[in-house]
Amino acid sequence: MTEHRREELLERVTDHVLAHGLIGLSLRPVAAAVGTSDRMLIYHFTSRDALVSAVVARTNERAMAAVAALPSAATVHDGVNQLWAAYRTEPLHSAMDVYCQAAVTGLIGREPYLTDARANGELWAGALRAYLVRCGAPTSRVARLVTLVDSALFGFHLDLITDDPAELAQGVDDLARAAEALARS
Amino acid sequence: MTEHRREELLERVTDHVLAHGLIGLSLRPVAAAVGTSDRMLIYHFTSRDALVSAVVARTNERAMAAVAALPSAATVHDGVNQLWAAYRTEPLHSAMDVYCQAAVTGLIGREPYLTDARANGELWAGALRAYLVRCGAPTSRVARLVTLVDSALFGFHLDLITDDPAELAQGVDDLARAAEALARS
DNA sequence: CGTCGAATGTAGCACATGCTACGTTTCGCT
DNA sequence: AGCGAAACGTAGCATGTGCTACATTCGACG
Repeated sequence: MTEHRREELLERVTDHVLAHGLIGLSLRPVAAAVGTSDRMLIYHFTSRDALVSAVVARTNERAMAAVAALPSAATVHDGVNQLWAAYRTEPLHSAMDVYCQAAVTGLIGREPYLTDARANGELWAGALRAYLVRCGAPTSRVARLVTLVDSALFGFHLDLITDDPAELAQGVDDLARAAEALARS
Repeated sequence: MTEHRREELLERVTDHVLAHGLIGLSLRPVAAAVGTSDRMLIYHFTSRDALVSAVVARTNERAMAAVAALPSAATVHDGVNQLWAAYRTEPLHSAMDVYCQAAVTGLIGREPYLTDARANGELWAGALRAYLVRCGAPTSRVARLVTLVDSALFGFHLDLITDDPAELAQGVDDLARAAEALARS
């Protein structure tokens, strides 16, 4: 049972997806990029859909690890701004891209994206909750804080295509102040 | 120069895309659904990419018209909540889905989605600005309000897959309060 | 040394894709 | 009536897709 070859391939495919996108992923190009064949990807992952599920899950694991590695901020306000800074640098930036792609594809009811997005969303919310608690959010308010901050930063990430980063930073700080106020209410 | 046939097809294709998604759109199925052939779609729109650009633009026009038709709320707080209610009902709900798909696909650098998302994002921001002004937002704050509200509601829409609508409504109201506070600062 | 299974290579199938070549119908306008 | 252009049908090409059948190499273990 040497399935550490599968593990190795998964790492490389995940790297490639983080760099080149999840939407429209097809076996032959990605196989060539990671130094194997479509034949082997099917052999180790049984189907294309199972491959993307595995990649999305692995991406989520990496993202949660990055959040867990973030130092605790003194206030919720600082915590939100620091979180946004993390969103804008690797490895979280690309992970957010992939998560957005999975979420949107799930949004229109396509499997396995829908199920994956739901499952990973739960885990991700847990990671955010732990982080906000570390930043001093009271447990009575942390649920509302998570929905507000998670959703909003999600949207800010998407608006990186259109908007000026400086404007977005201002928007994030406005959000951070609202979160701070909510934490203290 | 009777190109009103193209117009008719565009309306029908847009309806179909709003119902079935933009990602992975392929000519033959959509052609069959709207009662024509792939041959004719290419004939009227010259290429698949030009078709999706036209569909995204048309969707955006419809969405902006829906926002323009919204009654003015008494406060920014009420305006944001009313806007979210509009996001959750047709025609805006499906339009947001399509816009999310275009934005995410543009996020990973794929054309023509990137250019389209940028162009439509500008127009959309203008529509939101007009709406918020109607709801009493001071012109000195309306730019910040637009980035905050647009991005955040964007993210809330995506989180509809995962989260409980009631929780999200709470989150939106938290956002609305923050927007109100920002408008009055 | 021989054996068994994991890992891989080669070929290919059935189907879907965007797009084109070529011919035909339809219809408004003079 | 007749002419030109818009609109459409049929057939097909080249390429890409997920996946499979079959044969082969390689290395650990008895």
